[in-house]
Amino acid sequence: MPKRRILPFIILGIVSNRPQITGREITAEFSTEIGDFWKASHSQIYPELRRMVDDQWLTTTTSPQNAKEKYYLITATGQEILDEWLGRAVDELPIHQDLFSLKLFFIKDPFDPRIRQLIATQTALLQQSLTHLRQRQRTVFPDDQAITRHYSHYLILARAISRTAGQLAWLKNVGDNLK
Amino acid sequence: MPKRRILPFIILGIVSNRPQITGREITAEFSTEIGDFWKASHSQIYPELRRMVDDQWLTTTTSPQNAKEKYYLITATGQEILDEWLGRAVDELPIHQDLFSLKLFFIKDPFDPRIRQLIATQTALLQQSLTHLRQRQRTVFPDDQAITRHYSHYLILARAISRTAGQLAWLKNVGDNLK
DNA sequence: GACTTTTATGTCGATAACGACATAAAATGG
DNA sequence: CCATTTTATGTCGTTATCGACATAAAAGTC
Repeated sequence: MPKRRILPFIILGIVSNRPQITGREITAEFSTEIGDFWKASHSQIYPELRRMVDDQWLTTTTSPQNAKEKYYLITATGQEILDEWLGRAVDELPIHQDLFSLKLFFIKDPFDPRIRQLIATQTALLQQSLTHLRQRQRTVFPDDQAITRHYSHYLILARAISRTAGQLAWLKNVGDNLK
Repeated sequence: MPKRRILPFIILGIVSNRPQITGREITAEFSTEIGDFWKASHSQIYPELRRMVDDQWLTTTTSPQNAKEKYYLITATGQEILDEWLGRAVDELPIHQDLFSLKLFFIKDPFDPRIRQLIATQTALLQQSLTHLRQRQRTVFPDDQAITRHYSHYLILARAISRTAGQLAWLKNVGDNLK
């Protein structure tokens, strides 16, 4: 059996929270909200949507204004499946496919200049990511009311920020020690 | 084009550091040292080893004691390719395929009991992982000399510990707030 | 020394992933 | 209003992944 299927459940979650969403908008979610936790391209999403309609997890209607746009809605069956999935315990930690650590691991000489280069690049990437995350936090949660209304979303965004900031601080510490 | 190929480079790194390693031992590395940063099963590794021998990245010899065991060595070509790969900049952060965050994200009600259940499970997993990592740190780096000899390895292990501890602290904080 | 279990390697089938390519409707622009 | 560009959806080919199955040598057992 191949890897466990996750994508259809994520799509269920997206459609459940935003009825009448289009395929294009679902794809866009993976570049913004969901993007920090999962990636998917439109060439995965469109065939998946088709399968999910076939399986009666979703229904679809065509836009009256735009003949090629399709709106998706979750069915009762789909909602059941989503609820069951959300309630199922997560039984393993995510595997970090971390090229940075991997390359560091293979460079045995502590004075190899490539170490400092790797750290510099990684620091830049993390800094960029942190800026982006903080920007989003300001945009999505401008006040306490917004936090209360989407508390879970707030939690995971705060967690991502905390994690990224932690890694940055740690990298800085290492970089300073190498000087 | 499908996803970028990483596995052969990891294998190059492993064989480079441990000449005369067997396929079984390479597989074992993914359950211990490398396991925190990459996963691969033997059914990926053996065909890959074959390809790499065909491509002259590795050479292989058969054990005199055990007819079915094969020893692998990196070739000059393989070493060049490995060095080039190690020097190449990592241009993107790892995507965290994080089911925990994903499920949280889809549960909008802050009082949904599944939130606390998710947090409890995640805490247990992280705690288990942290214990394991600290155990490894004690085993692999019993003294400063060991740290100096494999400084990079020490770095990434320390980083994993720091990250895991950070996430745990953060989860505990959230859990306390929900009470 | 025949039998069973374990070890090390190898193979296969189903499907996930993803970039490249394709298409037709809608929007744009002169 | 015709030509061009953009948008939204869809398709395809190649490769990655991984559990299940297979096999033959080695080790263990009585």
